[in-house]
Amino acid sequence: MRATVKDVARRAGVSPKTVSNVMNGIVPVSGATRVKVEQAILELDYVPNLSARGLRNGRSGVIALALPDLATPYSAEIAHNVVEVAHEQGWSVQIEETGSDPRREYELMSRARSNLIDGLILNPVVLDESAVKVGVSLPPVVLLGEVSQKLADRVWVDSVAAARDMTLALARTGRRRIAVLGTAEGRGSAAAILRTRGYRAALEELGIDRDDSLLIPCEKWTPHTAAVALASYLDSHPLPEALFCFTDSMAIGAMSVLWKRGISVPSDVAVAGFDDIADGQYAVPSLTTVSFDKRRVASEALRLLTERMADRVGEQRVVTVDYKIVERDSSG
Amino acid sequence: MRATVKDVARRAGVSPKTVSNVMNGIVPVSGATRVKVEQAILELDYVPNLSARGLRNGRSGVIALALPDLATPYSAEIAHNVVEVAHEQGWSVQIEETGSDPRREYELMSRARSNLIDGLILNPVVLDESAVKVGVSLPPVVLLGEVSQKLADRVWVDSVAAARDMTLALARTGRRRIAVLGTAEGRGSAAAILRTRGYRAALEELGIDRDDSLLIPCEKWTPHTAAVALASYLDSHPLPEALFCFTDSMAIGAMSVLWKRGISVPSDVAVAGFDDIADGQYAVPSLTTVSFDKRRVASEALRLLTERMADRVGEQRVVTVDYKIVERDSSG
DNA sequence: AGGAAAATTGTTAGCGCTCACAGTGGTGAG
DNA sequence: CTCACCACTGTGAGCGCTAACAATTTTCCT
Repeated sequence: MRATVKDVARRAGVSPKTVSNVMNGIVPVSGATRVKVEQAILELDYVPNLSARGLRNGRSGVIALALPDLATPYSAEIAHNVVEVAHEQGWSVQIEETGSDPRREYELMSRARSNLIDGLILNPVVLDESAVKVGVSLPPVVLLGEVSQKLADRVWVDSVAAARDMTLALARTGRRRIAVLGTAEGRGSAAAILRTRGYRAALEELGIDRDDSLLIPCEKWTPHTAAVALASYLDSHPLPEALFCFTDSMAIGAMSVLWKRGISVPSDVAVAGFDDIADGQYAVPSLTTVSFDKRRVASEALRLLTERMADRVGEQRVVTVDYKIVERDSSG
Repeated sequence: MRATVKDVARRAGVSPKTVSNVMNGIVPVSGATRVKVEQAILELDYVPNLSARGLRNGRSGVIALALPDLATPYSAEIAHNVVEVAHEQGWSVQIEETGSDPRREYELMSRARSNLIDGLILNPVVLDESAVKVGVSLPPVVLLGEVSQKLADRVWVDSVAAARDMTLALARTGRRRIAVLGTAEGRGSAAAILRTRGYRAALEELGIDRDDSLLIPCEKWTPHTAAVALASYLDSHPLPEALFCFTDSMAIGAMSVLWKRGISVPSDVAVAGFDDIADGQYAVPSLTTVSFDKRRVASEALRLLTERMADRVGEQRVVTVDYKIVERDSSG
């Protein structure tokens, strides 16, 4: 049987509260007492029961991180950074996967895994404000990424500006027929809409006529779906001069198809991605991309979340994380 | 303020215990009562307090998953599968990163994040039995991967056999000078040792003389370290005919270096990896690898863990997951 | 030295839940 | 009609911890 505060208290010859004081270090404890208690803790191999502490305090010290799919490199890098930053600050992280399912996103936001978590960092794919019941008091939530709504605090990269800059960068290498991979046929994700908007803005600036046959739809943003979408596109369309993929993962799938067809990157077609996942720089050829500091995303998200957990008041805040265009071999 | 069982009970005109019975569904409840209670739960937007339940039951419904580094594709895929399988069975998953730090591995095993978790799935890198204090009662633990010790239940792939088979497969394409990337100079990880052993066994079978200049050390198994290690190796050694990388991540780093140097894969050198991460099939060229079912690893690990959480007795068990050699373009 | 303030420790109670057990009412057998 | 027996529901207690408060000791000043 595990030792409890009582056992420790008895062994140290003090009251349970004093043991608690030693553990938490808020209330001052005299040196001699502290030593006695710490000794007893060691001897009994005492570990505090977090369920009890959570019940008493109303806080568990655990936050949840909800991502569409942990297996994708982007999500994995975000998760890595959030876990690391959270750990530094003494938080544990519970992982939830939404599978891009809006129902699951809402469920997590409104119920928030009952009381075992104190807050939620959510990377939504489709989150529609109207569907969140008004009057339901939300737990502390921070949203990650491009969300058009103003449901909660939010950390994001300016996708419109980034997509515009990337399109301009591709044009600067002399290419005019620039295709994008990752648009949606119906109403797509917020990210798809914003990145398409940035792309169009750039074309307009450049005085290039809009040509919707250069929009290659691809609903799910995986290498596989990107490969399939691009392959079928190429069967019925001429090769564009550049291909701006809305994520690095899609770019990797795309380059794989191009290579299989003997189309050379970047001499036949330039390729660019978005996210700067670690694998991008080891892709063949290394991938031009929109880069941003994921550690910063994580730490800002956690900052917003802890601040909101501390006191519920305050305006909804938005943190915009800087990005930069990183030109590698794929856009030569 | 959140509603509690008491509130629900009052509103439904029953006792708290009955509400509890409805929630848990073990003790039978009459249809009429059940309806009343469910109605009240809905109206009050009642969510049970898991801290309280955990305190009362001694179990929290949360398991921990500890991996070296979530950002690596291999860990990410494992995490994805564990989270998904666990979720199907009603478990939540708390993520811990060890950073391959043995101290952290021990700490997790012996203290197990106190009582907020009911069990631990740990993917250790270096875990040395001798360092675990005898007499400390371990929480339910399942180890993932190649671990030489018998500390706990374990799910793994037979690395020796797999490395042997891969070496034989590479030899079957007519190549004799087969190098391996990922050995350690000092005492390395269990996986490095076992894979090297399999490689040597194959060479012996083939009657190829042992040539230690074909062992390319690389302690950390990342694309970056692999790229650096291979680049420096190639500066002072002739190009081998085949390169067996101990993980897919390393293979991706290696192929990036080869491409930068104008060395063609597979015509100049065949490349193979281990793990079958998703990106491998979209690598350029697509990567030959040792494949195994990660979903199966996850579900077996969870099965062992839940069984052990249910009753502490029983022998230590080992589950071996099948693998197969998948030959893609990189070994031509 | 006397007394008040400050520092430290103890006491009581209850967070929300579910276990063991004790009822309650209804059914069928004797 | 009585009693054993089932199906269901209620009662009381306490899991381990710490907030609020009370009690005690120490410190420091005049």
